[in-house]
Amino acid sequence: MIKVLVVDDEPQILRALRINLAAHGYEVSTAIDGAQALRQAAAVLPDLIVLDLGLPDMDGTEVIAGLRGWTKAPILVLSGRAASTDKIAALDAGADDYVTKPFDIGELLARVRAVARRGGGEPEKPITELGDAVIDLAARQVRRAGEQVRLTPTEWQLLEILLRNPGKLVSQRELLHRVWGPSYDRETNYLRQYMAQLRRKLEADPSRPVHLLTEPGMGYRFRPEV
Amino acid sequence: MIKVLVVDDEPQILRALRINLAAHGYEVSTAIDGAQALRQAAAVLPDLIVLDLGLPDMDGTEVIAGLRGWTKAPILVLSGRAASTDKIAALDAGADDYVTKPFDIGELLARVRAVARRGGGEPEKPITELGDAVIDLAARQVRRAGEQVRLTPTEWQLLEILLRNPGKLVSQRELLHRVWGPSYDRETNYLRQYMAQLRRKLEADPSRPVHLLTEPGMGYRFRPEV
DNA sequence: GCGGATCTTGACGCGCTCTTGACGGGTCGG
DNA sequence: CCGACCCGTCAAGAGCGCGTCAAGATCCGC
Repeated sequence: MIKVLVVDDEPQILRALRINLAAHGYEVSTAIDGAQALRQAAAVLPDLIVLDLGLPDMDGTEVIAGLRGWTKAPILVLSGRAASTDKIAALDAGADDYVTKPFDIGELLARVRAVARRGGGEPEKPITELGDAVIDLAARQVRRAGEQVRLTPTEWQLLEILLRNPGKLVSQRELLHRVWGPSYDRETNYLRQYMAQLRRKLEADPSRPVHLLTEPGMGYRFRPEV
Repeated sequence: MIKVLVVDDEPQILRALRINLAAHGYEVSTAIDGAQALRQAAAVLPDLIVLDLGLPDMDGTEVIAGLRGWTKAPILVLSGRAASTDKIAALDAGADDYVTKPFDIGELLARVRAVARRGGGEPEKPITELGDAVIDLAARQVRRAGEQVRLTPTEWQLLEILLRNPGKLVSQRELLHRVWGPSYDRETNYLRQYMAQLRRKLEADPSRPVHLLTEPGMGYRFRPEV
């Protein structure tokens, strides 16, 4: 199922697009301003983005630049402005197509198919954000404030289990079994050791963790961004 | 140099496009009808095609279909017909963009850049830069400071796997399997041997590698230029 | 058959990771 | 109010993984 993020501040257009895209087999999520669009994109990792340029909070090219910073998903721009300079600016900022309102819904869907056809081949990166740290599990890479953060193999194993169960509590037993082996049951000092290390490397304030939480007597939990 | 094939039966439009594209660094070839377009495309193998739909000898979608039979090069359609049904037909036939005449030349160039950006990455640019070394994977050739650098077959295999996964960590198991075979799991001394050799031949300071990095206990990583 | 290049194999030292133990503070129940 | 429990933190020894050097084995063109 192809995931599409639709960004528009006009409710009726948003609704029309959602219905039409969903009717053609797309999985649709929506946002009504630029800030929400960027958050939503990071959360759902869409395969394609339909973006209205006339948003209340941000300039359209800024939103495009913000998306292009980390994703190559095709961006199809909607806009009421038909001037060539606007189109050129948006396309050179990284948009893949530009459609002026009012638009024909059938044509828009055809253009969506066209850009999806081309961009679809690329698998999307499963990237997790943890505060100001960006974690790429597939590439085994952590960036924080531009700097590269190095994790040891044991730290990766522990972190991966927690990140693959977002919001869910993982018991100490399960963590010990999956990282150290089935014969480890009560070595909770290992967990304390490595959780502290992870928090030191990833949390803004290691002594007051926001994302790597302890559930006393039970286990640990990764809490994603709210 | 990006090769563009322009197809239009109106001489003045053809001329205007040729001049403007050439001025922006494209290598331009032209055709004035559908049959010639297909012959020309097969001859010059363009990276991008600008195609007028109103050709005298063939229907526009037939030309698109004829091209799509063997090439994935982006096709940007020009047309005097603004009806949605025409656009939908062309896009679904395999076109990547659709611009109605009369068009703004600046906008057209921006759309050319947009589709070229996306299509250009796919046909592979087989050349990778690694510090002062230039690596051509297709030609199996490395130049460094003008000098030719020789790599052994095993070195090539190892280097190619890393270069085809830029930024991504490749585990020692995967490297061993793909270079030496599935029965090799723990012969990490092979990897140490050949990685050292590659660094000696490619890195500016082999003892302090910048691009061919070790992730202790996990594997190796090729880091492209920052 | 000979010589050079390439691939395999072994060994050693050093730095980093993992392991292990101990201490103190916080919380909860008795 | 006190003790048990759990967690965070620190410290230090053990062990492993990596880079490096060296030498024997194997393949190839001439």
